[in-house]
Amino acid sequence: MKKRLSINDIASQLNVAKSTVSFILNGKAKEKRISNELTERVLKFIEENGYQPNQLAKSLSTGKTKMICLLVEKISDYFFSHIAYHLEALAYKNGYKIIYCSTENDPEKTKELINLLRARHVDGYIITPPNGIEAEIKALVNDNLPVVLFDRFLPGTPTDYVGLDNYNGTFEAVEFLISTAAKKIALVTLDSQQTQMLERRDGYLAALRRHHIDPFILEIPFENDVDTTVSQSLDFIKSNPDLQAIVFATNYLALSGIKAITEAGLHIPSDISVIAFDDHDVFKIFNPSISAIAQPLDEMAEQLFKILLDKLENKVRLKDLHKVIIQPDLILRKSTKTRT
Amino acid sequence: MKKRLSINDIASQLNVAKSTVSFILNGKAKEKRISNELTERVLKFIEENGYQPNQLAKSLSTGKTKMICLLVEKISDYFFSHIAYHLEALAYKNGYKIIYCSTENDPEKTKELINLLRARHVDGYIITPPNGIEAEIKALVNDNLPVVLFDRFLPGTPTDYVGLDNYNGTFEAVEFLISTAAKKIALVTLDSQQTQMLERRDGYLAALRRHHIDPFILEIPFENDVDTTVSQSLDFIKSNPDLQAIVFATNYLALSGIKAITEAGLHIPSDISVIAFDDHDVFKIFNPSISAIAQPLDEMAEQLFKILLDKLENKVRLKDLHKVIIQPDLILRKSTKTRT
DNA sequence: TTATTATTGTAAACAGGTTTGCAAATAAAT
DNA sequence: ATTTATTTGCAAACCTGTTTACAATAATAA
Repeated sequence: MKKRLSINDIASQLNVAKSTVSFILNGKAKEKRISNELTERVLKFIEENGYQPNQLAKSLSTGKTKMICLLVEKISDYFFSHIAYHLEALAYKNGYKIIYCSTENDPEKTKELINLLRARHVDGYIITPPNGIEAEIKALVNDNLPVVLFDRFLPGTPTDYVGLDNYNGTFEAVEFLISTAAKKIALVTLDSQQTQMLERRDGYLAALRRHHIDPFILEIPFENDVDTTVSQSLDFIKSNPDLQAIVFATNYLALSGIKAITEAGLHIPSDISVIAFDDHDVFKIFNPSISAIAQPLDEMAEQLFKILLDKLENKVRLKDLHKVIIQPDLILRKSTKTRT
Repeated sequence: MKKRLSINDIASQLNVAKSTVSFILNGKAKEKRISNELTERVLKFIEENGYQPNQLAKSLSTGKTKMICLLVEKISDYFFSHIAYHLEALAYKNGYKIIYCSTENDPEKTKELINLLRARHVDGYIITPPNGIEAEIKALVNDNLPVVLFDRFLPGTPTDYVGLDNYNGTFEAVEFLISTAAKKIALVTLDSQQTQMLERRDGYLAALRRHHIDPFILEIPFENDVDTTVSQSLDFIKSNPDLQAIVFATNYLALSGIKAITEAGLHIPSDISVIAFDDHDVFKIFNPSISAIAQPLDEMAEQLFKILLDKLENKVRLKDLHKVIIQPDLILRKSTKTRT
């Protein structure tokens, strides 16, 4: 209950100016030509009495909070929570703390969150942007605040960006399926206009086009609950009984889709092959195990953090934009099988 | 790039004292008997010029940061990321932001994190404590900082607490299995001394004892990777060929265990029944779907937040400790079946 | 007219750090 | 002995709010 020691307390107890204490604490004793003797005395006192500077005061005067925010669609999603995990490890090593917020993909909520975070003077922003917040992102960039978008970007709004080569992900997955002699290959995706979803669709279409195969696309509404998604997937499967393979554009679509496939009485992979975009722990466990287009989560987090940190520490000019496109890993498991 | 408006700017531009502006902004105009005319003038100016108070300065002077920290074992875990999601929704509604940190169950790291968070003056703490940080928790409580533990507690360290009735969870699961005529029922758990794990074990043991049935327990080392867990589970299953049911003490143990069961060539539920502690999205999707002892995530988050908020807003005395024990839901799916 | 009371708003201290510019004391140079 | 240079450290301003204690003016009462 006793108050924490402040720099003023130290100064007055040692009969020294607080500026002197501040210099010593920040390793500027030499530079400011404080005698070794005094430096020792102050350090010893601090050691004995356990001083920890008040970060708030520090932040107020330096303008740096050593906090970054992580604004994702939904923190409980597999992908985002794992990115969050890796980011935090990096932040920890570098003295940063992370505030997370879920945008729910709602531009209005996201705008408000950005404003609240600005009021708190977070040092940097890592964001999976919903469409419709272009102006706010531009404002951040304009005010020289480091912003890295990831997973998807905002066309026409240049920023730092880390993302997967989504196009290549579905392209190669489909190429693989075709190589297993599949001819009728569907894509189950979201009715989303976000870039990552469009890229995944484009990769799928391009691979089919290359082989003169017709596409079959099911678009699931973004707001669906699981049961609705399952039943829509089931309808789709039933009305396309000759489907030989399905590529799912997200891992949760795959989970619902697999349930639908099972309910349709079909067997994976003998009746139908399955590849999911975005790996998931349980894909290994499933019987049969599920092939996936994996996003290297740790690499993404590392790139994200590096880009941000370089700007936070002025190793790089704010105006220089960095875009990192990461190649996916096509992980083939038992849900895809050469058909004869 | 232009600096944000500060209360000083407003005051000088309107030729008014900053204290006056502060009173008006905080709705104390009446109380401080500022004339309606001046109040209007200031509010109009702010409306037009878009002022947002600097939270850092506010925090420094009020001592309140409107930040709470969420210290969990690992933010990417299904259980924790979902709790995080629900907590954030509540925090958002109440003007709080959440900093998350993963303890990795390492007491030393946790101690350091607590110190860092104290330096940042977070208003409240929500923690899943590793054993070994009793002193730090006591120090927090002693310094009148609101702390709510959850998922597990520290015996001998009284605090607010929200947890599941773990004992009852496994007890009822085992009772159910016995009612399906299972006689040889194993528990696969972690080699952990944390309270939630001990309670789950105790519930299992008590139910068996009540029916004079012998226990079979497999303890998986906490640090195991997935493959090792699968292979240890497989060994266990093979060396107990007459097992009729397994209760898994966590959902990840269940996932590995199910893989092991499959690899052993056994069929769920005809050969062996399965119940997992802690539900998981994919349990519905699995074929067969997996029965689970579900923790009501939203209810836990709500209780956690309520207890914390009541203290943050002084609706309740800091010294009065609140313990909430939530009843689990035994969700029976296809992985458990009456045997004949 | 003088004293009292309302009315309205302000100055200054405070929270706890950082940083700039200068002062005092001592040593060296002339 | 006086000037100059060097060493060492401090006072004060600043960051941006909140809050306490009081001041100035106008209105009312005696």
